[in-house]
Amino acid sequence: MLDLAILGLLEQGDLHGYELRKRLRQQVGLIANVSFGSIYPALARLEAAGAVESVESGQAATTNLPPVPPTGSLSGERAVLRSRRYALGSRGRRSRKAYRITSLGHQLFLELLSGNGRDDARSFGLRWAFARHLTPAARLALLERRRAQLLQRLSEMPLPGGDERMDGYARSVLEHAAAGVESDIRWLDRLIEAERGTHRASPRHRVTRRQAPSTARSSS
Amino acid sequence: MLDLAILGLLEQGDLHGYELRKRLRQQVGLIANVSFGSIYPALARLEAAGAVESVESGQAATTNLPPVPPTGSLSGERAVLRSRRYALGSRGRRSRKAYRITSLGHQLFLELLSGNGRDDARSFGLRWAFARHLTPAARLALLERRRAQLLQRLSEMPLPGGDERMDGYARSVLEHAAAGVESDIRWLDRLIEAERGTHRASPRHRVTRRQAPSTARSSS
DNA sequence: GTCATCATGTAAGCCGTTACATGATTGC
DNA sequence: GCAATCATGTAACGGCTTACATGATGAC
Repeated sequence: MLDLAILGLLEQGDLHGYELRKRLRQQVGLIANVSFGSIYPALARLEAAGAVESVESGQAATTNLPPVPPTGSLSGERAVLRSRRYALGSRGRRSRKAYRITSLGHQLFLELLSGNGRDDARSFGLRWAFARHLTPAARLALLERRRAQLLQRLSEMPLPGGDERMDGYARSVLEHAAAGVESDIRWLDRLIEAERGTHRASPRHRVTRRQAPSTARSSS
Repeated sequence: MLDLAILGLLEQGDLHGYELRKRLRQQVGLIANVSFGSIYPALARLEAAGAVESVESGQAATTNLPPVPPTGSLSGERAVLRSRRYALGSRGRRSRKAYRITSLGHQLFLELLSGNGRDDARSFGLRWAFARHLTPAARLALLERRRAQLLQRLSEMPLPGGDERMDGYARSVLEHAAAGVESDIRWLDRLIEAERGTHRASPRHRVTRRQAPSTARSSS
């Protein structure tokens, strides 16, 4: 899941770990608060797998610099070298390794995006956030897969009235949970409709409309 | 979190692991699908900690049975012993260890219920499902603590319009997530109102009235 | 000169999962 | 006799967190 998010962000430009985390909270609400303890190992793993490669951050113009002339002052020379190291991009501040996605990484990204990973709310949300990278057909498939799962889940949820041992508190939790799932399904329905709308511009002999009206189970 | 759920269910009667799992899915929707690989170790841990003790399931009337008379048929005797073992509760079927909550366990339960554990949606939902074990004041505190957290979270969520790099897909995820949090807050508000309502009915020096109303929320 | 921010990383632990191993009971 | 259900457990792994270690830069 983190991998998907990282690759997705790297799709829009090279980033180093620290910045990556900021983007994660600014752009991908679902994943906010991932810790560095997750990000850096993830980047290392992705690099080892060949999905990303580390690049010199900044503009990387380490080349063509005159050698430091010996001045007799050791500390002076050290200062020059140091300022140089920071001034040009080669490695700003403290190392600061930026990563670039490779074509293999792009491939992996697309797999994670439409493949069969976990599917909880976060995974779906994350995928949908990057949905622009999918074909219209894949987008619809994603939405409908998710919808089917939620419908399934809803049908498996215990009914608030089903068990005598439950009191009002336990029931209210179940009701609210069910209401949440129903709300998610309605959201998906709106997204599906919207997708079909932009799709229909190029019609399809308007077939496959496989599914039902809206809510299937009108609460209790 | 699992510990809380287990102790909560054991509060209403002794159970063995297998049955515990069924109850978990029937009564506690949030925790549905916990695997045995979690439940049994959890029970063992709780037993080691003295929070639960294993009891003979069934009515445990192993006593006062006449010794098996020697019939000369070994297999016959074995059959008698076996049927005995199954017939009376001592250990039905295959071992089947039932667990009973201890007073120490009860104490632990109350701590987990109002103490500072994790607080995500599941933890809160679980706690609220067992809210009848709390005093009215503790219930209100729980609700208000949760409300404050959600409000905080809402304020920290990225605005869908905040970042130029986001497209419609990313935005729709953020919007839906925010709407979900808002919906949760409204739910809490209704619960708070309901709690205050029943509170006010019995003024407040006749205190300890720990018991629940019935539904605490009239569906949506 | 010290504090906030930027920046990278490691180690330990939590809380769960899946997969595996075992075996009895009931019903067809 | 065979499958489904009841029942208990272990082992390995997954994915994330917290806490720790380290260090540079800029601002006050």
